[in-house]
Amino acid sequence: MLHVDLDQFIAAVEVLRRPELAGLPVIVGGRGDPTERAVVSTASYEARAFGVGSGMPLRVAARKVPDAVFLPVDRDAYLAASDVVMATLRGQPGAVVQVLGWDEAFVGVETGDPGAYARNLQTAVLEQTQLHCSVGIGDTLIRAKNATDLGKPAGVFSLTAENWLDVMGNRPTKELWGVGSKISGRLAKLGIGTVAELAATDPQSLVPEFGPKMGPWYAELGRGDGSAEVDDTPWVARGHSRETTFQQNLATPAEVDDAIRELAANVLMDVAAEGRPVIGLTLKVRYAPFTTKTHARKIPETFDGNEVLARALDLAGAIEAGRPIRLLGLRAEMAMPDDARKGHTPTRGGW
DNA sequence: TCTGGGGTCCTAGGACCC
DNA sequence: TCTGGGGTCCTAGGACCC
Repeated sequence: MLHVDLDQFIAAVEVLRRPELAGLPVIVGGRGDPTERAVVSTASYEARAFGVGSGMPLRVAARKVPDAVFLPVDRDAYLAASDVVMATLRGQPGAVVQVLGWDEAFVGVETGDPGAYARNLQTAVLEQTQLHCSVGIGDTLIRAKNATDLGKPAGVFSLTAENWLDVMGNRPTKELWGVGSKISGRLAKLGIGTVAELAATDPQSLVPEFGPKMGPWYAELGRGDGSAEVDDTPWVARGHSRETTFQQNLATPAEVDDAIRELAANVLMDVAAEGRPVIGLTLKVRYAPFTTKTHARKIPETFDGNEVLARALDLAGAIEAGRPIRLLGLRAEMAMPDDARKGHTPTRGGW
């Protein structure tokens, strides 16, 4: 199968409607004001050359590239571009498309020449959207996903059982999808630093450290093994959440109360659009300077809007008194329909 | 340097039940 | 004084991804 990833997607969409920005360092994040508390969503390749990357505070990015063009996040514009991209992928002959995000998808297809298919697909996306993408070819989802990075920008790369260890074996485990800095650090303590070392590890030996599911799963990641099935069952959201980072920390209970009312109203709008009952609420609090706590409460029955608000305000009772708050988040978990896809997620392992 | 906002899933521990 | 074994549910927190 194939994995498709748009190159510098958000920055590319912005440059498309502002052609004069082509070739300039463009940084998209927050409200586009580099003096505010916010982070980089995407930086153009020109900005990345200065060391700017996703997740970096805008203030830091501005220090690295004082001349950069800073733009606000415009979700609707990216969603519209994404819709055209995905429709183009679905229009390819024999394609089964599993969407992973705005700018990513697996494409399952039976073809004798995946390389040619990949290039045709790139041409079609470019014609329809004026956007460039990279394509990974693989005999498992994991291998296809990893291959895409090796094809960037605008290229095609193939990873199969044949060349997996040759190409990936000497790389650090952190390059694997689903292994971040924490997990790679814990693996390193077990003497596992590279993909090849992880691939050679007995899956059961990782159970004491990582648990019955994640332990064997990491070993499988190291080998590049796993499912090869692209699943285009429509995704059903488990829940919806809203969070707000305050430019000035919240200090009083009244300020907290107001913030929760606003979050609850926004979450309820998202939930109402789905028409499924709320079965759980979680309040997330980030205190200043930087500790996160979640105060969760399962709701055993179905609630309407007013009751959800009342429960959310109840949760505020768990907030530690006297500590300034820099972020509040409210998440509503929804009942799932019986026919919803299980065991698949757009952003986590599980196959 | 100082850390968004939207998601998902896993694990540990305690409560509770038989 | 010494206190099973198995199961489920809930809360809290952690980790990761785009």
